[in-house]
Amino acid sequence: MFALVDCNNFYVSCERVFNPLLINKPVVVLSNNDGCIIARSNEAKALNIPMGAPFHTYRDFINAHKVKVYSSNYPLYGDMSNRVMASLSEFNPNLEVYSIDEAFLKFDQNGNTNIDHDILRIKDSILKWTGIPVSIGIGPTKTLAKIANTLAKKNNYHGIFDLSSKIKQDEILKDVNVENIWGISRRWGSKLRMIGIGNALQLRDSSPRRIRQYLSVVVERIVYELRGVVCLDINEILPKKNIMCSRSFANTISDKSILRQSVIEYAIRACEKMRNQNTRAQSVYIFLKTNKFNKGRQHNEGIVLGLSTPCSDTAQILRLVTTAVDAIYKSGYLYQKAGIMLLDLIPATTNQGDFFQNTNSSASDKRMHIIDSLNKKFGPGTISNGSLRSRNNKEWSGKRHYLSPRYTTQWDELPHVM
DNA sequence: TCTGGGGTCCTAGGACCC
DNA sequence: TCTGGGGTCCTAGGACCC
Repeated sequence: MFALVDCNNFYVSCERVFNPLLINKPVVVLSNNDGCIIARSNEAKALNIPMGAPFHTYRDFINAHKVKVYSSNYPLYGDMSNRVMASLSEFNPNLEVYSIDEAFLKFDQNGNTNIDHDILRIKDSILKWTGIPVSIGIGPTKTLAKIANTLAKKNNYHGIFDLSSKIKQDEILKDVNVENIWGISRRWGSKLRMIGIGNALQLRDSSPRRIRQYLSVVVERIVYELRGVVCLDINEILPKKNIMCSRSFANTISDKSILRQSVIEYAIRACEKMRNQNTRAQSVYIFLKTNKFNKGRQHNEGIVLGLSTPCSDTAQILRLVTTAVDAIYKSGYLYQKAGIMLLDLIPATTNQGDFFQNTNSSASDKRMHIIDSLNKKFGPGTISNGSLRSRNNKEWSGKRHYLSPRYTTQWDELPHVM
């Protein structure tokens, strides 16, 4: 059996843990740069505020209904997520962290284990230990557990729904629209409707082979999963193959050196993430974009630069940033976003040498390790690269007008050091 | 005025190998 | 008229997810 544990309105719940006055009030959380509405409390959902709506189109409505607004606070949400996941793993180490607010658990059934009893205990403990309410769906496959989870969220089920019985599946699946099945979005949903498949029961009972020919092997697997045949197992957590860091700016930027500074900052962050999962990049992609919503002249360009040997050294990556920005920047454009992607990451332990030069990376590894540990211990940015200037007056950092404190990861109050 | 930021997997086609 | 039969690797593009 699989269980999908999903934190309810996760970002809103994180804010509520540290500000109980928000409980029972309509609350929304915005994306980076205060752009879109990406999390809503049940009260906000009841006001029909849609997911992903641009904030500015709802500002008046939100004021009129006294909806509380928060900028996204990823240090807080990330830390709370770690707490939830660590708590879950105490109950069942066989877990897959699927996203910041979701995890699959796999239960081996040996005779008389009572999953429902365990699940109730998990749900209550997570709330008690972390303050985060969760909903849990149970099913014989991940796809069915996902469907069970959406039912668990409905009021009359109190946060737990068990879809393991065949009878229940028959009864429930006919009321699940195809495009609400995990892995089927609007495009495939409308294609399925064109051949008379509108709900999960109809998809389950269709011919897997026909579905494969009509759409793809991905959807064929969903057919089997709906039948209770496991095609998608728990994935062990593998290192990311690509790591991206990019942001929209608060205001457009046309100055090359400021653009370069923004990419340098993103590159430093991306390199930290890369080393944190113990990998090295083989190439990098750097891009600049103008605002696609504006009528003005557009320039979107990116460049891939290869590294002669796999690299996890920030300084070396930063040299590529300068080269890349020089290559793709065009004066006279109002850039709105920039970013970097570290590509083809491989484990740091596989040490591919360069035939033509000495590539002993141990000195660099030691240096990076010391920098990372200092930043971990004393707070982000304690040690940074000299090429990153004006850390305090960042013309590019996005808007965050409604930011809550970093309740769980604040560094300012640490005992004096150095 | 304002419109997020990450990821994964699959397929088809081309280039290459013997 | 006929012009082999296997393979692998890489990339771009298109889907999907949260």
